[in-house]
Amino acid sequence: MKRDLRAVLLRCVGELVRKRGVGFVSLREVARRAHVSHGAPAKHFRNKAGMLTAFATEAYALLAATVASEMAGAAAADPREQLAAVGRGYVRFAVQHRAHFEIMFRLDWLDRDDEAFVAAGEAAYGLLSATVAACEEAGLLAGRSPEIVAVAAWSIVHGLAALWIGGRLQGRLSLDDPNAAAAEVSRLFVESVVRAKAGGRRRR
Amino acid sequence: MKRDLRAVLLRCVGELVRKRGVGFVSLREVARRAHVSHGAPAKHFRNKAGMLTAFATEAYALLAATVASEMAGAAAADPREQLAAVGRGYVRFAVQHRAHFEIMFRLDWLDRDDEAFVAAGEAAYGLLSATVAACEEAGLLAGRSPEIVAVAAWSIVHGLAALWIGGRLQGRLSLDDPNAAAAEVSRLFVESVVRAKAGGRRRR
DNA sequence: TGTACATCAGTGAACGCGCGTTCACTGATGTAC
DNA sequence: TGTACATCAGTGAACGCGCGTTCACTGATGTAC
Repeated sequence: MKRDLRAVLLRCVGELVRKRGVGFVSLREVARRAHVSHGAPAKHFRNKAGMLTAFATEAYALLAATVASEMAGAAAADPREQLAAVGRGYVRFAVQHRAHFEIMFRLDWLDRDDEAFVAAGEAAYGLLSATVAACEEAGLLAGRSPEIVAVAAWSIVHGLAALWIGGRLQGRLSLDDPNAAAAEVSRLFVESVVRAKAGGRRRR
Repeated sequence: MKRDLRAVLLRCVGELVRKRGVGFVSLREVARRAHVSHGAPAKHFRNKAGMLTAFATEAYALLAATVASEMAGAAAADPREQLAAVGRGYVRFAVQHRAHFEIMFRLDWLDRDDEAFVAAGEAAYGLLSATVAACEEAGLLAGRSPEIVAVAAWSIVHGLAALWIGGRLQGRLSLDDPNAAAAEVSRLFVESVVRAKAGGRRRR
């Protein structure tokens, strides 16, 4: 019995996506990379979808952790700073764990009804919606619906991450570092959309 | 000889993606759906990647056409309206031609160096960058780099379209119509980021 | 301490399947004279 | 108008491959007494 084979297999999924691409993930290839027989993964995950769903669930947990750590590093009392931190965290997660990011949105490969998976997704989304709600309570949304602001915020960082990872921004963005781009875009979004209160400080 | 088999095959690719999902596209399945022997597609496209690249090239042309038509319906002299139109057009394309949208960003399946493909991509991006440039010339960017504004604009509509198509906004967005959401988000973006000139009219 | 038994993670052979690609072919259409 | 030839889109058999899943098995570990 291998020690903690389940974790090893999930690690191999990630390596495979990163080094060879999302299309090379198969139960057999993952088993090969873990130096284990090709039947072994079925003992830990019911089947291929189960394995990928476990990976995607891990992804949501990583996303939530990354966002939370970015939020912890920003001024706790300032909802605008918190919202910008959510955006930076989202992109940082995507760049740092691109394999997870690539798998977690391939719903056609996953058991989308898996309980743990759904719960992890809701938990991650909760960080965003709570932050937007805090902005609203602070009267920073200029009357806009928190729902549309949350979707817009999610869209902008998701789009940035997806385009970056898809290699679509190469040559278009002079900033080499996607995290810098994310900080820039998040700041632009927050400063523009989430207006400082009248008379509030204005940066730059 | 079938009449215009090439076009028929590309249409079948789209149907297959829409009705069964992106994972069901194979040369053989496309041929089957076109009622043609499975060797036939190879006569028109070198191989599977060739077929998908042709489809993705068509996608960029459709994107450019949709964006252009949306721009034509907006006030030509107002760069802010033009930019909002680009956003609406982008999402309208994605929703209307979701099969194309889903394939065109799967770079790992495509001949990314294919000349026609690259050219079509550049042409489509040109519409966005020209519009942002017009905003800058009109002094509407408040000193922000046009590059970052273009990337942010692309990100927000790309993210919205991708999340919508991935089914991630179901239950999160009360607007059932993604085009309405796109209009809302584009307006939010343009009104916020691309400031009206001092003394300019303010909507709502 | 020793024996009998249960558990269960991992093995490896076997299955049937759909895939992409190749290739000799057929047969309709167009062209030269 | 008729004949000979070239072209080339589409056919269908064949190939080798990697895949997901199943299943009887083995053998190490833990438990009961």
